[in-house]
Amino acid sequence: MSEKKSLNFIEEIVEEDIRNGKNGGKVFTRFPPEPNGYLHIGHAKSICLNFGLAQEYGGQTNLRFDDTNPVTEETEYVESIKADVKWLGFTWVNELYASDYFDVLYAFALNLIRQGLAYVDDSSPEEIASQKGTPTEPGTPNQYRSRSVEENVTLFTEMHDGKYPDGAKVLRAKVDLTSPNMQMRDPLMYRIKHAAHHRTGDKWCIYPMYDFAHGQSDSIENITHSVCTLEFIPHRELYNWFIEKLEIFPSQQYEFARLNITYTVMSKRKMLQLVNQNFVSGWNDPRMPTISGLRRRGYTAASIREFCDRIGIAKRENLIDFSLLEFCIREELNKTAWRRMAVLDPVKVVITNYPEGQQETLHGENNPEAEGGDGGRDLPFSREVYIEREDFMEQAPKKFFRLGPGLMVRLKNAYIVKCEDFVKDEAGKITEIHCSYFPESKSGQDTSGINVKGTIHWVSVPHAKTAEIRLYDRLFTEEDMGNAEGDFEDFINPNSLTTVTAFIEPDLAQAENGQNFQFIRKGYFTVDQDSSVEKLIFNRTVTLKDTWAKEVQKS
RNA sequence: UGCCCGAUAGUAUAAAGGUAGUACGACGGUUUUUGGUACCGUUUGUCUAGGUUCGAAUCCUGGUCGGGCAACCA
Repeated sequence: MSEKKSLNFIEEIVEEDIRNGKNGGKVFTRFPPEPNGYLHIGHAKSICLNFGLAQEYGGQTNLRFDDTNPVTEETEYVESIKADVKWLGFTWVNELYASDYFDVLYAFALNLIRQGLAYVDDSSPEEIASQKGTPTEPGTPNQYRSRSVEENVTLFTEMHDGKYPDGAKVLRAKVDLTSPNMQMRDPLMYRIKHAAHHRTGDKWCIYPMYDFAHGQSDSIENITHSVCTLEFIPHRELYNWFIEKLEIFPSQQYEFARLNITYTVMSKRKMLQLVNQNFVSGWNDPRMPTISGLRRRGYTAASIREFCDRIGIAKRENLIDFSLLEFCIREELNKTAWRRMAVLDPVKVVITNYPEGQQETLHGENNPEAEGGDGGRDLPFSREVYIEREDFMEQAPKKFFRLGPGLMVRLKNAYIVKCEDFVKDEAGKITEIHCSYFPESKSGQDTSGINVKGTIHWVSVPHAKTAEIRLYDRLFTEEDMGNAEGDFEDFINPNSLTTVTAFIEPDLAQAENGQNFQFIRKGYFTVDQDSSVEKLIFNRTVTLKDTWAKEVQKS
């Protein structure tokens, strides 16, 4: 019984090519980030696609930095990108840079000049723009378009030699100023920038444009399937034109729709703005949709890969529910994360019939989803415990299965308690709850015969440790940030980060950086990179599904 | 008013001329020492008008709607 997995349209193309023996059946892909920012979850989609294709069809994938613009690119970004790709679980065959090919590209440019297919233009950016026409009107040639091959060679060589200041001249391809495709109206190939490059230093003062670097780099690397996003569709004609005129390996470009997710932005430009204007603490702020931000938030590589697998690959524009990402991380962490107890908004419970000064050690399993509970830990219990303030109601509605006057609940892994009394301050705030407990209801050896509907979490007062807990919510208030009118900063959620000090069970003092936990009934949390023995810090990755909260909202 | 790309439940994504399916969400239920998990069930869809065909989400034509293209960015 072979249930055939349905293929996305790119896999179909690849399989078709393999069937036809194209490129000897080889599949070479590349992931080509520009090192001008950190990778985000949209890149993860591309990474999973490109590396996944190669894995699936016995090929290989290069990591190639598209570093043709020295003024925006930095080594810091190179390093973060490599770390993120590795962390996602992918291995590249070659670490390459478009800047590795600057000499070759320069020779390609001279080749085209000698064929009469490129010329040096002295016009200003404004002049070039106006001479390009508009989408509905053809462009018009200028005087420089008819320069001789010799003159072009001389001028371009002089550009290369640093004879001209920034912006004085550009090299353009001589294609077709009347083309209905604006990209074909004599696109720029090289511009002058007297700027130091993160890898080539001061060697160059002219740098190739994307269009004269990307396809050629693909070709040099024998990339068979060059996969990019939709906005490059109009560039494909030019991509093919350069390859044809240079008579080099015919890489082919295919385009898919980029990822968008509700309540967040997916552009490096906007993310950089969030960082620079201190709306977040950095590229790896746990609210950021960056790989490093998600990692710090507690998302695992596997959950991100699962997400990328579920969203699919197609050409139509899309806006994915954030809840799908949340589903993916909950699904994994439910199976793997150890359970612990933490009280985020505490109120004290005194168990009046529990002998003063007495304490005992109870046991809780690490994960009820795992066979044998995946081990367990000791839980100290005493006469006074903290419980969640919201787990007590003075006037409890019918279906409130927690604590209230006369109501009974089980303390998780401990005893059943019954609320006998409570204390309020002048402001009407509950300061203390008095309960009695049933000694024969001890967890695991309950002979009390009492049935309770609710179980709540708790932490023993004398044994409790404290921790800072960072509660994250969506960064933006608007669902579709891609189509939100106006300044995106106006949609920033002022409550995207709330910090509380919580009481946590003592075992959590041993938690290690990056370790994931489920705080029972509260959600999944991970140890933040800033956490220390002196000051424990946890980030909330995601809440648990909360059907009670919905119930409350309805009424 | 040029050229290009797209349109299937709320959101994504399948169905390669032959029963419109899956996931997430939503809603309801069972189980439960997490109001979690698991399990069961319900709901909602082919942009439109023609054409080809025994038969169209699929092929053809027109329209509508959405997106992209005129950076010395990628």
